[in-house]
Amino acid sequence: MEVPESVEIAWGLRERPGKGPKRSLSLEHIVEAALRVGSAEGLAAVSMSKIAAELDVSTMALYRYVSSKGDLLMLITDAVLGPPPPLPEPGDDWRQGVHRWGAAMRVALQRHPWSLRIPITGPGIMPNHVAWLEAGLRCLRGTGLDADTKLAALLLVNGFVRTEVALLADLQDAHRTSQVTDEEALSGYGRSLARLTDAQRFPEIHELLEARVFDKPGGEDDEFAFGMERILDGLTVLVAQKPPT
Amino acid sequence: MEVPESVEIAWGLRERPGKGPKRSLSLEHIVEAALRVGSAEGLAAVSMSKIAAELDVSTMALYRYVSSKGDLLMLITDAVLGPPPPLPEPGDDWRQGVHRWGAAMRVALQRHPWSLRIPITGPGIMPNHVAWLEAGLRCLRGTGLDADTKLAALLLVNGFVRTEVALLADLQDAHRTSQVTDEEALSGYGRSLARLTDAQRFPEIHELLEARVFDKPGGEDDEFAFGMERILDGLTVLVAQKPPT
DNA sequence: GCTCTACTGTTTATGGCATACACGATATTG
DNA sequence: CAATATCGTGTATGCCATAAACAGTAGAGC
Repeated sequence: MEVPESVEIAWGLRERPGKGPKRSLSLEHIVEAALRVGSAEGLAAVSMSKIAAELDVSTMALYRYVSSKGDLLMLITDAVLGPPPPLPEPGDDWRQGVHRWGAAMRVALQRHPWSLRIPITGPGIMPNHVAWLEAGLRCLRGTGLDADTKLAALLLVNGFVRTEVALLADLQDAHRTSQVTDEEALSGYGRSLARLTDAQRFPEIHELLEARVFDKPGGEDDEFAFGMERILDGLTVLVAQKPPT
Repeated sequence: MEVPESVEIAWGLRERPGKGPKRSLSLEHIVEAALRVGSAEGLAAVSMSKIAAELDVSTMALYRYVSSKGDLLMLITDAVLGPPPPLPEPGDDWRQGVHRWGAAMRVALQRHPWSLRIPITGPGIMPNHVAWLEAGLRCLRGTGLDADTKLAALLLVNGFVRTEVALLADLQDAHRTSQVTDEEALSGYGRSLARLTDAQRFPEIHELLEARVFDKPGGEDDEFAFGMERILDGLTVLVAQKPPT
């Protein structure tokens, strides 16, 4: 029924009765410090103590601004996303708009891929999340889709983008932990697969290996474009059935 | 380059030189206990101590079977997935096959939705994961797609299924934590949105709210079917361009 | 001006966690 | 039978989130 404290703060619904001493920090500073820690050492290192140390402040000081670590993580996810760009752009039809929407979201998330490991705790209620939803819905204007369908379509694209960037985060982590390039990690995966599977029981996978699928570097952009086009094609089929408004 | 210990164990590549005392546990027992703990109290409660307590054994005993908690989590994800059904079924074309593949995966994951909060640490290398990949590739036989494209298509479907079930896990968690039904949680989200957004700055979202999108219960199956059909439609466009083999 | 009071950041304490290490018990191998 | 590798356990370390008690600060009301 009620909304978490950090949500109210983020929407600016909290009044500060400026009674006591001046505050030495701000939510923005705290979130920025958390982003620095996360970028440098990954989500596992994002602890209240590390963040406080980054700000030269005692651990418990943070709790004057945030009611729990979970609250802070919600603020982080919202900060990572940032505000959406103005969408759709003037000449865009719905497909171009949604494509731009997904691509922009991907760019935003890729600034802090580690943040995608933060477990989701419910539908997005933070300001930037809601703003992105609004922008996405705007792109779907005039498709003739009803409200439920629009929402489902955006959830589909959103889920795809997040999944795609999260995969990238894994490679980055492997890179950090084991001093290995993305390329090596990928071909290492191919070699492991080859070692563990025999051609009799896994003929299809063997074909994959023979096609050297895992030896090609940097297919992330291609893979993203592929998935996005498939989803947009699927939506196109649907939109074509509806009369445009 | 090398593969984690739990992976080798799971593939049965570890020999046991039965020298010391008899073992009182087994990997299967440990994973089962972990699944019980997770189902009862969520992923946060899946700690080495809780699992050990469930088995009436000291915490450190588990480390005779598993080299780290991360290893155990990998075993859990593989156990949750389980082996794939035989796919495609006799009369299936590729589209029916892939649909069945995704639906079966959803059923498997829904047995332990909390497990989807386990952070992925790389491409699936565990036996069941590989077996599902093999099954998925089998469904795509005769589509004329090349190896990279088949893999990308399955990743797309896999990501979608996981995202969709993970969303369900959030509702379940809210249900457990706040003694509230899924329905109430959803309509609570609608009310929060209504309170935080004004119709001027968020006209599209306001339309959503007026359509009572968040007051309808149990749309999970519909939403899953929707997303799956969109993806399959998108793949159909692609397959239609290729000559069938 | 002065006092009251809400708020500040800090220190200290608690309970949980993963896991390294050393130990005595055990069962197979020579 | 003796040697040894492996078993399960108890203890200890260091990290974590966070509750509680505390002294300093600055605005509100007189």
